[in-house]
Amino acid sequence: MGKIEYFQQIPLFTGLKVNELEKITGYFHEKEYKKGEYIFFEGDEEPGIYIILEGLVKLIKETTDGKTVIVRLATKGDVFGWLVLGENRPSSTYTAQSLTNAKVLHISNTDFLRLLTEYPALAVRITCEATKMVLEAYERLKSLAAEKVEGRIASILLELARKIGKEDGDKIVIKAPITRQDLAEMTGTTVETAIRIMSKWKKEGFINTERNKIEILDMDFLEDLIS
Amino acid sequence: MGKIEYFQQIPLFTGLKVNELEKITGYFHEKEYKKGEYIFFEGDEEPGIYIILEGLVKLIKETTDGKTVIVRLATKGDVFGWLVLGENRPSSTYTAQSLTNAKVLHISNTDFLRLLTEYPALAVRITCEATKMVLEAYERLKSLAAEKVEGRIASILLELARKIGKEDGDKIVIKAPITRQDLAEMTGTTVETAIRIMSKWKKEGFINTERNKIEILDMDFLEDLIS
DNA sequence: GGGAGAAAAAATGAAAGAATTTATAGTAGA
DNA sequence: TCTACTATAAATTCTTTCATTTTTTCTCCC
Repeated sequence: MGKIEYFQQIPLFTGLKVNELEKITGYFHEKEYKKGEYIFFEGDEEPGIYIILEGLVKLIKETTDGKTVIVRLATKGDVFGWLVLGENRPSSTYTAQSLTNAKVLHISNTDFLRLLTEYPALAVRITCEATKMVLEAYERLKSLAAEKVEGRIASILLELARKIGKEDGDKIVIKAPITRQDLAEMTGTTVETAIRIMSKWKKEGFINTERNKIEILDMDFLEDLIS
Repeated sequence: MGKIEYFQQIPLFTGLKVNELEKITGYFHEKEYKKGEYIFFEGDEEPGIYIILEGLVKLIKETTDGKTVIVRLATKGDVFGWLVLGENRPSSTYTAQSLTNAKVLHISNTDFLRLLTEYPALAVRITCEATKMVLEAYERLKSLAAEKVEGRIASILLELARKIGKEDGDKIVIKAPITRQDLAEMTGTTVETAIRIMSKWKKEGFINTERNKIEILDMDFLEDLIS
């Protein structure tokens, strides 16, 4: 597949003209990361901007006492990295770690800023992406603030289903190496609690779990758990 | 003060040239809201975009079982409203309610989209604003996920201090009608718990509270509470 | 302008409930 | 085999829930 066709499939670049895309592509560099590898760290200066072509990346923040919080799970087509442009906030406020082997496009902050002013359509698109991130974060805030652990885990499972789930008959298959630890770090609880809830639901037949896979057998059950 | 000078003070418009500003101002309309008044509701279609000139606005989400969560507190210079442009997400995902009497600038979605493509500098600025919202939301996510109630309330007090606090000798004065209920809705706890913690801290001399005012007497104490 | 009554906000205690902590053990990939 | 992940249980801690009281603010009326 040509580079242009490749780029056209990325949400951030929809609406851009082919001749614009041709000029833009040169600024991006493809990079690959192994499962578990870190892409950049909280505090890194100017990590640049990343677009996921393939794979799953978790964006995490750590507290001073060593707790880890996953603030976002970025998947194919998603944008992450340092987006505060023209601000004196020089360093990343989160760490990016690949959850699977991953392929990404990378661009430096300065190059991206240059593109932004040159291609207004791109600026509109990135605004749109940023807004989606805000609304998604607000949804998570609501879940964390208003729901008990079961509701929060149900929320996250449904979010995962929406983002990376594949329908297979009656069930939705989430094929990704997401551990109970990850679920706990997304929902603000402990591994033990995440394990207890997941295994209870498995026993009760609402979900099924295997290595690197979570199947949702009863969506309605999960939806009803959310207040 | 002329309209142009007025606009130049708004963060969203910094970096725009005077002749650009002159053209832009016409698209914005000034509106005023009384304390407690709703600006728009979750589900409203195309509420447009608002910039706060004066006052404090809370952005809230409600759960199906009636709980309210304050996802953001917007203050002077902040932008809020429907920002997903060119997307098929036609309605607001949160409610905006003024916490004080407020003065805002308003622009319709379509007008704003027009401005964006016409003035790339504005697009860069709005991207920047959106990113700040994301990072702020992630900070809150971390707090909600990793900290106990005391730490969460401490976090919010420090956030308020940073946003709207005024130094007065050793203390920081937060002059705003923020109730314990509001604090609870920002930190995902109950009024009773918020009241208990605030009055305990008051007794212990770390904070002082009066009608429409919270004073932080010991920043270090609050900072130490945050993990 | 002041006072009465209503409404809203703050305060507090006891009991119940939810989730964490701590501990221990089994399982499956690498 | 070793490490990371999953599993389960009991005790403890934190927070909520429910019930009641006090304090403050608002508003209407004289």
